[in-house]
Amino acid sequence: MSNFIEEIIINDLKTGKYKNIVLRFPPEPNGYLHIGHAKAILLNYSLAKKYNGICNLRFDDTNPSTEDNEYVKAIVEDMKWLGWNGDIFFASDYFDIMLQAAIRLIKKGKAYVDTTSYEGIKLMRGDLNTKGTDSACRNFSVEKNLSLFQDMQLGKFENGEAVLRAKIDMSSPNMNMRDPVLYRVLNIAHHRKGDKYKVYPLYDFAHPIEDAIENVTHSCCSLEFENHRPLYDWVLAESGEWGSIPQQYEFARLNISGINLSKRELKKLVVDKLVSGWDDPRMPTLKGFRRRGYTASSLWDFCDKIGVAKSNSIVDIKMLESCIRDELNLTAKRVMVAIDPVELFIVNRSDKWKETVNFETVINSQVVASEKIEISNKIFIDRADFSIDPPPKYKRMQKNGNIRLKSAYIVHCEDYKLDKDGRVIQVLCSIIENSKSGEDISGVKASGVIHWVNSQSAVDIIVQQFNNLLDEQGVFNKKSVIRINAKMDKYALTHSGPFQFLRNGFYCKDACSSPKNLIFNQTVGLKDGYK
RNA sequence: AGGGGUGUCGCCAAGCGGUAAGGCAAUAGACUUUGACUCUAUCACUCAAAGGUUCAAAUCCUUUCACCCCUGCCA
Repeated sequence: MSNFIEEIIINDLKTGKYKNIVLRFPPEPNGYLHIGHAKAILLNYSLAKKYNGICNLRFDDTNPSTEDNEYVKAIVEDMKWLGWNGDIFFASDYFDIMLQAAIRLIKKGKAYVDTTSYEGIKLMRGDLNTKGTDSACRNFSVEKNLSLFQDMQLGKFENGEAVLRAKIDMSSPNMNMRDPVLYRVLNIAHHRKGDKYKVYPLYDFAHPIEDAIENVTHSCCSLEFENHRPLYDWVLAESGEWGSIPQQYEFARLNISGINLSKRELKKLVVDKLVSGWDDPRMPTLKGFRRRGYTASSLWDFCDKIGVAKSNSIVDIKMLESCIRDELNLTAKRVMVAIDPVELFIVNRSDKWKETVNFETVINSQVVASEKIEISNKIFIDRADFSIDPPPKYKRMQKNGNIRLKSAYIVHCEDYKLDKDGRVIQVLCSIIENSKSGEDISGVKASGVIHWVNSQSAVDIIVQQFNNLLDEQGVFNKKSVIRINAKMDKYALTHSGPFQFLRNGFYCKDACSSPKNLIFNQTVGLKDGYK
């Protein structure tokens, strides 16, 4: 699978434009990484690995008002979890170099200090159909600009009172070229630099310099920065002698149907405590996916399959689900769990009866595991596996039907009992003699197979199933998590997971699960061929 | 006529002038003591539309249409 960026790299290597490639993933530490970031990380990292290059993690920490060390820590953790390995850099460590570059620009007459108000600058920028007008400050002398910029750095201006602007073209059809702001005054402590700096560079000025300092060769970002590329190039061309000139390339960011990846929305959910945190299993953050049972390798697989291109697109969530299913199908420990359990009582066996059966896991006709479990006259089954009024083609239990209990006997359903609300509380069955799994000479044909849990060794657990966190309008979905009581055979507790709860889905133990309060998260359901 | 992008199967996505890869989904069937897995088959005479160039066009040219991005001292 190749993409247009890889083609560029192959070509640059072939023509000798670069001997070694240097890529980077440059998050701003103002939130947690989500699956959209995984696409960018995996793009950069896998290309670096494939072509013998390197991929840095660089924190683009140029705006202290939104950033925090908590995020730095979390991002590093997530990068490691994904399997990334490389050097970590901070844009804030380059602030002095950037300041020197800004001064070079001023000396060349390519930048000036503007003391016009925020509103004034906004007005003079014009709009899409109107050219901008020059600021009165545009023709300040180099000396005056130098002095003013010095004053900005010394803290002689309040926030918003002065900015350093590039002198480019106020009539450019590209709004980004209408004398963009390079530096603003921000009297805010930086999470790494404290109050050392009073001015902070803006993305458009900082980013190309960061890339150049790290000798980045291919600077990949998302589509909305296409209009910034001319400015990226301008900064590098005008601000000094950079050893290498990186090139910016843009690709479409990830969208997945049913998943909202807006950092703002996600943060709001956390702040409003509608979710348990950034790692809530419903969150599309990497920590959320991990807690939900997704593996890093399944995310790699997913990113590989969706490709990288320039067209805005929305990937079907089924694609992601298929990736994790494919992996878990091979790794998950099969367990029978009765979800929303109903008691099944065997009428033709005594209370003292118990027998051992061989529970086998078969994948693609291969027995991959075998386990001894016990059955008695009282077991639990899924409520959904019994129906008083079965729909057409129902292959589960109904009155007078014959159903195989997985790995055990075929049973005949004699009757059922309801409580006063009409809810099934007990299903009564009789074992069909000589129908035991593996030694069945009964000649009876079961219409289906269901799983079960022996009452004597059952432990209570809670399973959590998930739906979209937000609806199309971005409103919190109160049914985004459904908690259901279930019964699980305690032998399963000796395994750490991942699990496949037979005929239901893949599950993992939740981070908050404890021996007294066992909680399992549904990573993804099994495909359901029932029509 | 502001500028910059993108339009190939329901959803992603290859394709780079020589006659439409692949994945997901779907459908049909086989297998099955998981309605899972696995297997087999089907699924774009057509590439946003219309013209044109060519022996040959999704690929080149022209025009049109649709959608996305840009008027932060955010990134």
